[in-house]
Amino acid sequence: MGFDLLLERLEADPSLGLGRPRGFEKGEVVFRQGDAARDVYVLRRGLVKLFYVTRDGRERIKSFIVDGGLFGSRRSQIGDGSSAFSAACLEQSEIAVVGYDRFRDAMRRDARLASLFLDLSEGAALRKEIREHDLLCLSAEARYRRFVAEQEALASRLMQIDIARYLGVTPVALSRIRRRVEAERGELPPTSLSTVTK
Amino acid sequence: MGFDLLLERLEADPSLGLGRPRGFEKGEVVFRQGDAARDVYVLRRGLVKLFYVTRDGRERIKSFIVDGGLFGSRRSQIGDGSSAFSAACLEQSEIAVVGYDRFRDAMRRDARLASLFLDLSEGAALRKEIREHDLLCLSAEARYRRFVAEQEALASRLMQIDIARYLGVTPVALSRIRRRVEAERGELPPTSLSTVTK
DNA sequence: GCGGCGACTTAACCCGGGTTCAGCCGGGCG
DNA sequence: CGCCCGGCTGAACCCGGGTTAAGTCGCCGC
Repeated sequence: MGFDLLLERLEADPSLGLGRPRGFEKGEVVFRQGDAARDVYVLRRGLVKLFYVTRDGRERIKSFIVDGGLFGSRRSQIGDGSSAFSAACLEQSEIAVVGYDRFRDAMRRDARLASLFLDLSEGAALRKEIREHDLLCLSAEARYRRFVAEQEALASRLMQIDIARYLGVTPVALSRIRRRVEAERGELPPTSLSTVTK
Repeated sequence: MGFDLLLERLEADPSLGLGRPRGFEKGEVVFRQGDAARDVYVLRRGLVKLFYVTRDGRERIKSFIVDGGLFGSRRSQIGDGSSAFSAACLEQSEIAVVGYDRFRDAMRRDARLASLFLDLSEGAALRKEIREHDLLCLSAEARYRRFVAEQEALASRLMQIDIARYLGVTPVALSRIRRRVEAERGELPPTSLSTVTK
């Protein structure tokens, strides 16, 4: 997808001052729920989570951003209100930061960049739509199955507790779900093609 | 918000052929899950629901569109795939339809229209974000309280079964939730300002 | 090596919501 | 008027996930 192209454009523009990503330690917070986070963040390397902390102190993960991803708080950027969620690094990461105003200026000057950004926004909107659908229509177990099936690489980089927070259940519940899923895998005559199983 | 303006622009453009909204009966389906729904729908009057039917036959409501709203399947429009959800009228309604291609052309010709549309999309994205947050962080009861508190007018136009489908619970569960909520209202010394209560 | 810590698991118990079925009510129609 | 039908409510029972608490394991630092 067009993300590399967008990155290229961003780097090519000297006024953005992109290119000197800041290093973040594992666990370090990028911005905090309630902050005015009017920046665009480019994750050059690493893994970050965007998450809410509920009134009663629970953590719920909105989404994960993997190497090469773009993130920021849309609400903060456009309404210049405060962000509804926090961002924190799950692995040691490198993140380049661009002020939103400069970013907008760059888009105004460079129609190609603007169009790339719009495509990316479309993509994000579609993913959000899918997420909403899953939360509304699927059980926790079904969400787990789907998550590991479709995001295998990501799932293996995560701690279970964060997968649980993403699915919207407690780690204890996730442990139970996994047992159920594994058990089923076990008692099934291994994929019906017993010998050939990759 | 800028919706009236957008409507005005749409109507002013003769090439769109807007203005002759089609009437829909209560219960009538506008487009169906799985259809290629590459149109933009303008709800002049009435009430429609956008909803999924899950594999096991349950109905889950994604969102309601009220008089003056705009809707369509983004996924169908851009990827020209099939819509993931259906749209049906909850009241007798009048809906004007514009082909997406014509709509895009109009946006290209009219920068103001494009900008209005983007604002609307932003608004929709923010609402979707809130919805995702609620589904992820709130219990069914909390979602119900919030829904009636913030969308009183809408809630009163809906049947309970559709509110239930929107919240993601069965009508039976919603009935119980309502009982709990009402009960609480009852035993509270009426809003602490007993006599003045509106 | 040992103690401590954090992630994960297991088990017991509780509770909210699902399921099923019965009853109630109001509106439409013969 | 009487019937039916669909929406809502109530009650009884079940099940999935939350809660709490104990136990295992691997890792790290002393």
